[in-house]
Amino acid sequence: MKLNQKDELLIVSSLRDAGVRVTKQRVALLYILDNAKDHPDAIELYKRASEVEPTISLATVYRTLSVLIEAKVVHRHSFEGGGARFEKAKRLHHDHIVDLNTGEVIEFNSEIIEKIQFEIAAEMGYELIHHKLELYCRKIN
Amino acid sequence: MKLNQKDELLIVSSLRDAGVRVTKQRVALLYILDNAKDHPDAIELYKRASEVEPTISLATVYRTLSVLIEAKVVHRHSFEGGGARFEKAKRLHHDHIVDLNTGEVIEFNSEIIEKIQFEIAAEMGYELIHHKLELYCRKIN
DNA sequence: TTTATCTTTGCGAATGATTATCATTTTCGT
DNA sequence: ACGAAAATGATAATCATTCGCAAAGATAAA
Repeated sequence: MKLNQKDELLIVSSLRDAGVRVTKQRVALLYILDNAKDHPDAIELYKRASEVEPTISLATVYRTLSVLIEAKVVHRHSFEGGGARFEKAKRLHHDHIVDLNTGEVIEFNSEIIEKIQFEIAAEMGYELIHHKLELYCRKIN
Repeated sequence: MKLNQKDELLIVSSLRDAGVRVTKQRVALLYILDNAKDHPDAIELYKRASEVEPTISLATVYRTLSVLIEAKVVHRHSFEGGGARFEKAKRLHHDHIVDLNTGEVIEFNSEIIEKIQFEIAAEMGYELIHHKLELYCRKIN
């Protein structure tokens, strides 16, 4: 597998914007994250990134994830019953429904809940920095 | 440290109600959980329970926690930046504010948010089984 | 209460995820 | 292209959690 020049340029400037050095391993990993439609764990990301850039190691996957999380480019999740899973941050915030039967993760967002959260935090004397809302559900029917 | 007979009876019947066998290790651990005002991790629970019942081992702490979580008597949390933390389930559900400076965890609950969550899940074709809402905040002032 | 069965326990080893070490290679401003 | 600083792969180390097993304990029936 190989990524085209247009994708590469986009990823490189994302890294630059995030204020981190550009390496081929980081490009590969961020490319994989950017194109993932699911919420993979570190090993899965390692496998997928290895297809693009075989020189990447698992240690670098973890290190790069930390760097990108620090730069707010990536989010880490700890859904129930498994290890950490990752996704590229998107323009607008969203929360997650976790299907208890399949493990599938679906995104949603609610302006109203976001607003109430701010109010609750303020009432209790806190400034809300970020939050996590996870709905554990089963499909109806 | 030693627990009085009244406390002991209460804990024992909680365990019976939960449908699990009663052992002195389980009594000690549930007693500690019941009296904890914070959200301790497994090691901390092990330390505290050891004061009441020195024969308890860390393996049994983990095993008992699993049993009690299965029985819905205890909840497990994975707040950002640390291992699992535990608390005894209370009558009414609540969510958590995590103080990003101190790590302190404060409880709150919002009827409105709970209601909207149900609606969102339903809209997307899901039945809401349970949920987690974590607000990561900094104190104002 | 004695027995018989099934469960739980402590210990220590095993596992799985993540992080640290370190010598080497790479990035990037000059 | 040069050099300082940062990133990398390989592997060892760490940390939380689980497993395997022989011994001890809990429960229900007699």
